[in-house]
Amino acid sequence: MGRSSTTESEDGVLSTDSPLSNDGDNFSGSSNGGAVLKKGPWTSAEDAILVDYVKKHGEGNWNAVQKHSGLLRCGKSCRLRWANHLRPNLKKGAFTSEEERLIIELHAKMGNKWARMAAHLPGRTDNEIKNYWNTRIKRRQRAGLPLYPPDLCLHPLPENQQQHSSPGICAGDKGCREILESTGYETHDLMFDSFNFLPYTPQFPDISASVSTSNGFGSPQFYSFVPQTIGLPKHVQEPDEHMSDYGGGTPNEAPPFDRTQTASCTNKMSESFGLCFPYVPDHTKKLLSFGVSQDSQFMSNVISSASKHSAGAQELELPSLQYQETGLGVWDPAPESLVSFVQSPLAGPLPSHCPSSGSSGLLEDLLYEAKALSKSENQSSDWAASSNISHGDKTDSSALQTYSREFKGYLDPSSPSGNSMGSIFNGCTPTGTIGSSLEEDMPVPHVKTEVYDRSWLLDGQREKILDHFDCSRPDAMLGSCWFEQSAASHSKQQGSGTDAVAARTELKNASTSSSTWALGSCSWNNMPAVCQMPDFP
DNA sequence: AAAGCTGACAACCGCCCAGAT
DNA sequence: CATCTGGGCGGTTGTCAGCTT
Repeated sequence: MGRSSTTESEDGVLSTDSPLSNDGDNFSGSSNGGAVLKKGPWTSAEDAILVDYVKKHGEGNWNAVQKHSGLLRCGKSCRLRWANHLRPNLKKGAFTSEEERLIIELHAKMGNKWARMAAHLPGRTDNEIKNYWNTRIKRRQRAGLPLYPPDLCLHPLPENQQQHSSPGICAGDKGCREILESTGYETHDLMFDSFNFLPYTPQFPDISASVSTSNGFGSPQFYSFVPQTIGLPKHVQEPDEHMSDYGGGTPNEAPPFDRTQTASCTNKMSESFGLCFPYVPDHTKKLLSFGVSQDSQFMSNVISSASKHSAGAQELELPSLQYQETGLGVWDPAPESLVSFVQSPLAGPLPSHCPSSGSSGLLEDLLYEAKALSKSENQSSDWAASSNISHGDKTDSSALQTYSREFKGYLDPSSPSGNSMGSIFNGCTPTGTIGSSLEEDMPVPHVKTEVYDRSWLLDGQREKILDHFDCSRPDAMLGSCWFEQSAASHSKQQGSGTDAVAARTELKNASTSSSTWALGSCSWNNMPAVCQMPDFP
């Protein structure tokens, strides 16, 4: 952008220094009815021919271009050339700041739907946006910045992109806003808010699948958790299809997923999150070292449950502050506290505070993240208060209640979804063989899930669930650890907080304001090996 | 100052999918 | 149902500019 391409001498369209005589350079293409179709850069002469053709015949029927104009280009090449370079009203040059922000917002909502994003950016092409985005990803990855700005506001999209009518929490009512503010869960709510109107469904099921079958939750790729859309095959991106399939389909049949694709998707997704980690291509090894055999009940539960229901999928979402909405409408490239939080798991070597035999990098990362969260909460003035949720005058209680109902459904073992969720939970209980490495055992996405789920809960529901929190369970320890991060870490630091029960009590008391509540609640459900962690740093 | 290196950008190709016929 | 066509997207490649040596 902002750079004139010399790859195509005709970039300026119809410059006179690129005669058709250049055509001979690129006749490496396929033949079409005896004529060899040219590939490679377009010349200005070719452009002129194409422009002339379109003027006469209009767009479409691109395969006829060659016949009618003698242009030795395939129809698709003509279409792309026209769409990306020759059609009028194309906006050339660098993206404006407004466009950049819009792209970020759109990507947060749509994922890699470049064409649809382009529809929101007049004069811009999908390819241009894609290139911009990919460049941005690389740049941000290098800079160690989160992919999405913390102040990103996921406004509901107009038109048919709102597949669900539920308004976003951005426009929520005051009551829920207060709850959310009190719980500090703005970002997660934002995530779900976006999900609610997203034209696609975050690919939780397949993420789960891919995680379970290819990378392992603890593989470095997952340190950054996963974004919702990147690189996933279309068949797993379509929300309706899968929501219905998983929710109303044959309950015992895990939907198919393309493991080869999801494997690559996993990496892409990880990469796309703007967090740096080494690429570990050996997915299979990760998978098999998950801690249980690949065909174990646990694994099948994880896979099938996560694949069947968005609830499972939600587990895979990022407990992200990257969706923070400040309401200022400005993407601060480096809000220090936020950046530190988002990147904390990756920012550097993580001290191993957890003596659990099964504990390794990922757990520590998670703990570190929770710790960082606690820190960040102190450092940042008040994300919740400045968040998307709170900056609006009102929060949509109906939407929140919907979430809550849905979540209750997931928790209800008698409900289909509850059963699914239960299977996930059960599958993650410490009954399974604990793997040798938590990095590989830890279903990170599960943590995410409940972060979001938690955000759905109203106070009463939260308490109810909290009451189910069995501190006698070894994994409850972890939960309390999570709690502790924001609610009782201080006591720990003061040398009085090693007692898990005490910590839990303290955490429970503080849970209404603890932003790590969800982490705690999810922990006992989803962190089998983690549960063995006797103490918390 | 020149050569080499690296990042950013532009553009194309191939695969895949959905809709139309 | 098969084929065709247009379209979407990921991946790759080529080029340039800036920086380093």
